[in-house]
Amino acid sequence: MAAKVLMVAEKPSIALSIALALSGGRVSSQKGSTEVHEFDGTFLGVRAHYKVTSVIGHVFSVDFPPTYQNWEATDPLDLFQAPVQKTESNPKAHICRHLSQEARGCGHLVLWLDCDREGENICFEVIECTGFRAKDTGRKVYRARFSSVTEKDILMAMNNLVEPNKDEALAVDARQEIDLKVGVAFTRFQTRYFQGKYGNLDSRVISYGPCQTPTLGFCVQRHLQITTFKPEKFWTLHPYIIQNGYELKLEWSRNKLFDVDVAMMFQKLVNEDGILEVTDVLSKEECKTRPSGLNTVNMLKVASSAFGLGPQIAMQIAERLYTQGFISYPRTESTAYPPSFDFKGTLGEQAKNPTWGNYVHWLLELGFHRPRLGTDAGDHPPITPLQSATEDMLGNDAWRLYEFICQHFIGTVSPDCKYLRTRVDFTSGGELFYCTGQHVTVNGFTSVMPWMAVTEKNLPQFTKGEKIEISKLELFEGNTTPPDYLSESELISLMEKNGIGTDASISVHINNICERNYVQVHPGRRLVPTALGITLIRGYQCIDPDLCLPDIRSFIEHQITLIAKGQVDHFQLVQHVLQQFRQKYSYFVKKIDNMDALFEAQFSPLADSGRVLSKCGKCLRYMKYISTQPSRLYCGTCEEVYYLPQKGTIKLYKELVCPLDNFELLIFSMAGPEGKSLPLCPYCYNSPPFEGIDTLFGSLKISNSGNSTKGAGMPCFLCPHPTCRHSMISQGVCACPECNGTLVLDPVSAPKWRLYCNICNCLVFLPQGAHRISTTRERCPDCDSTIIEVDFNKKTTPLKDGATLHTGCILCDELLHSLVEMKHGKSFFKRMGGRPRGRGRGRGRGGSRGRGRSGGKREDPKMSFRDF
DNA sequence: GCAAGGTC
Repeated sequence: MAAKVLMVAEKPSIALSIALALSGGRVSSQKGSTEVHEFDGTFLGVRAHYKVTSVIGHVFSVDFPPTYQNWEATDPLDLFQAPVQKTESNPKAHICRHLSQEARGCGHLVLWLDCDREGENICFEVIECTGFRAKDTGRKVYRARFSSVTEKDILMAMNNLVEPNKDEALAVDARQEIDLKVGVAFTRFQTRYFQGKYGNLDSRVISYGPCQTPTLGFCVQRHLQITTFKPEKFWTLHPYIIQNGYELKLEWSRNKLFDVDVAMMFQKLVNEDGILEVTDVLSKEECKTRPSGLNTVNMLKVASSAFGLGPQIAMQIAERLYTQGFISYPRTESTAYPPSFDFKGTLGEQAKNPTWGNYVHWLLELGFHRPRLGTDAGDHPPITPLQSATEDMLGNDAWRLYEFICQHFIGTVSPDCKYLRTRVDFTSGGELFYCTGQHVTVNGFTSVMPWMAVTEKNLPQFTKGEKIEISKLELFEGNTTPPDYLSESELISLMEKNGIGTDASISVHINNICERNYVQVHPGRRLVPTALGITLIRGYQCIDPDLCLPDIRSFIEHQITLIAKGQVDHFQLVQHVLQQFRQKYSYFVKKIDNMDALFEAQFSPLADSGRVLSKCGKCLRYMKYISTQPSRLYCGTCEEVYYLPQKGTIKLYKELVCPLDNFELLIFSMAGPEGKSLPLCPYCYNSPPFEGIDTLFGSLKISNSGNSTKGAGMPCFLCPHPTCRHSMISQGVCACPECNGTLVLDPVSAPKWRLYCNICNCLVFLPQGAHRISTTRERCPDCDSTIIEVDFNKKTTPLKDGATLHTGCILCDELLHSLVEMKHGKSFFKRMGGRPRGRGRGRGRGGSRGRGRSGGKREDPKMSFRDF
C-alpha cells in the first residue's frame, strides 16, 4: 500500500506548480472547490500517492457572535471583552469541506502555504479543516518552506520539511482580534453618535480603523499644511551672459534671500563689477543606476502618477494579467530576483515584441547585465512579464500596465545610464554664480524606459580665468508657494514607509477612505480631504492624537511580533493590548463633545435636514427623510432615527399604515429596470415585531439591499403578520423555484405585473398589461399556492366574451400558466420538481404536497414547495 | 452598516 500524502497551497496556481515540479509534469487533475492534482512518487523513501490542492487565501475570518451583531442592543465598550468566532470567509466555496474530504485516508499532510505570517496562520486553518493534529503520531503534518515557486526550490523544500510555526500563526490571530474589536467598537460608536445628530455627513458609516484612519491622517495633514501656509516674498539674483551667440541665465549660489534690502545690496555689488570671471570648470561622469525588480508598491505608484490609474483599478488589471498568464504574481514586496530566475527565457519571450524586441535582441547578444541586488522580503519574486502580448490582445489600460512591467523588467537587466555633468562656477562683485550642463554618454536602461532619460543640456565652452561681460542682471521677486495636495503615489510611499497596510491591502485602504467620503480624488490623482475627513482627523487630534497617527499600526505590529517570536503568551498579550484600547475608547467617548464641537460647526443638525415624508406612528407628526447616505427617517418630536434600505428610491405608499404600530408605510424601489419594489414600515424595518424573526431568517440576506435581517431590515415581504394585506402571508404566492424564499406579488409593478422572490433575485412575469392583479385569501387545492385575481384590460383580455375578471392558480390554471414567464426565458417549472425540502424558514404560501405541472419525464411528480 | 488580511 502506497502512503497517501495531501499537500495544500495558498492559491490554485501554486498547487499546480508544485504538482508539476514534483511529478515531473505528469499529473491528473480533477475539479473541485479548488483543483486537485494527483500523481505517484515517493515520500520519505516510501512509495506514495500525492494529492495537491489549495485554499484561496484565508479559509476563515473572525467576527463577533450573532448576539453582538445588533448595533442598538450592544454597547461597543462590551466588544472589547466579547468572544470572537471564526467562520468560513467564503462559505459558498466550501473550502473546509473540500479539505476534509481530500484529507480522508491520507497519512501525511504537507503545508505549502506562502512563507509569511499570514501563510503560517492559514497552515493552522488547513490543519483544522483536515482533522489532522499538529502533533499527531500516526498522521503527520509537515511544513514546506520555499523561497520561490521554481522546481529547484520546491524540490529543496520537499527534502527539508519542517514543522509549522504556531507562534507565527498566533500572532496573526492576535492581530485579527485586535483589529476587529478596536475597529468595530470605534466605528459603531462614531457612526451612531454622529449620524444620530447630523443630516448631511453623506457617508453610510463613519468608520475607524488602525490602517484607514492614519491613511486619512496623511491626507489631512497635507491639507492643513496647505491651508495654514503663509506665502513669503523672496528675491534671487540672475546674471545673464551671451556666450558663443547663446544667451545663458546663471544661478546664484545663495539661491533665495528673504530680505529685499540685502538682495538689492548684492545686486548693486554685482552691477558695479559688471564682469563675471570663470573660477572653475568641472566635468564629472555621473551614473543613473538601473532599477531593481518591480514590487507591488512601485507598480501602483507608477500606475497612479504616470497612467492616472488608481491603485484599486491597477490591482484589478494586474490580477487579470496574472490569471491570464501575461505577468507573474502581482502582490509582492520583493525587489530582488531569486538566484534561480530565468532571465534568458524571460528576455527571449520579450524578443518577439515589435516595440522593444530589437532592443532585447541586442541585449541578449551583448550579454544582459546582472540585476541590482534589491531586497528579498521572502514572499514572491518581483513582478515580471511572462507571455509576450500586443496591445490588441490586452486593451488600453491593461496594455499600458503590461508595457510598463515589460519595460521595467528589461530595464533591470540593462546597463546603467551614464552622463557627463559639467558645472561652471563664476564670480562677480564677490558673489558666486554657476550653470550646469549634462551630456548623455550611455543611454543604458533609459532606452527602454524613456521617461527616465537624462535630459541633454548643452553648455558653451568656458575656460578657467575667462572674463565675460554681464549682459543683463535680474533681481527676481517671487513668492513661496504651499505644497500641492498629496498625490496618491506620495500617499502610497508614506503608507509603505510607516508600515500601513500590505502590498495586497494598500489599495483597499485608499479605496476605503474614498468610498466613505473622507477624501476625493482630484485631477492628477491628488487626494483632497472632504469636510468630513478633515473634521474627523481634527477631532482625533484634539481628543487623542494617537488614534490617527501611523504609530498605532506599528504599535500593534510590534506587540504581535512578540507573540510570533514566542516571547509572550498570546492570550495575555491580546488581553493587555485590548485593555489599553478599551481605555482609549472610554476616554474618546467621554471627550466626544470636543469632536462634536467641530462637527457642529461644519454640519447641519438632523432636524434641519431632509424633507417631510411620512407620519410617525408614535406622535403622529411627520418625519423627515434624509436622502444623503445613509438614507433614514428622523422624527424630530420623538428624536428617533429610522434607517431605511440604501441605494434606491423611497416614496410614501398610498398613506397606508402598518396595523402593528401605525407608522405610515413606504415603498422602496431598487435601482434598475428590474429593481424590486417593496413596501416597508419604518418602525418594523428597524425593530422586527415578531419574536424569533432573527432566527427565522437568521442566515438569510435580502438580496441587493445587502441588509441582513438580523435585528434590522425587515420589510413587509418578510413579515409573518397573518392578516395585514402587505405581509408575506398575504402577498406571498408560491415557493421560489430557485431558493428557499417565497415569490411575492410586486404591488406597484403595474402594468408589467410580476412576482419576485423575497430572498434571491428570481423574477416571474405575470400577465402583462392587466388592469389589476391581487392576491386572494384562497389557496389552490392542488398545490397550495395562493389564488390570484386578475382583472384583464378590456381591449386585450384573453377571456371569452370580453370578460375581464379571472381567478386561479398560476401553476395549475391553464390560462394563467400560459401567461406566466420566468425572467431570462427559463421555464418557470423546470426547476420546481425534485427540489430538496426547504428548512421551514419562511411561512410563505406554497404547500409541499402539490403536483408539478411540468409533465416532466425525469422529475419527481411532487412539487417540492417548502414545508409550510 | 463595522477592521484588516488573504485571494478570484
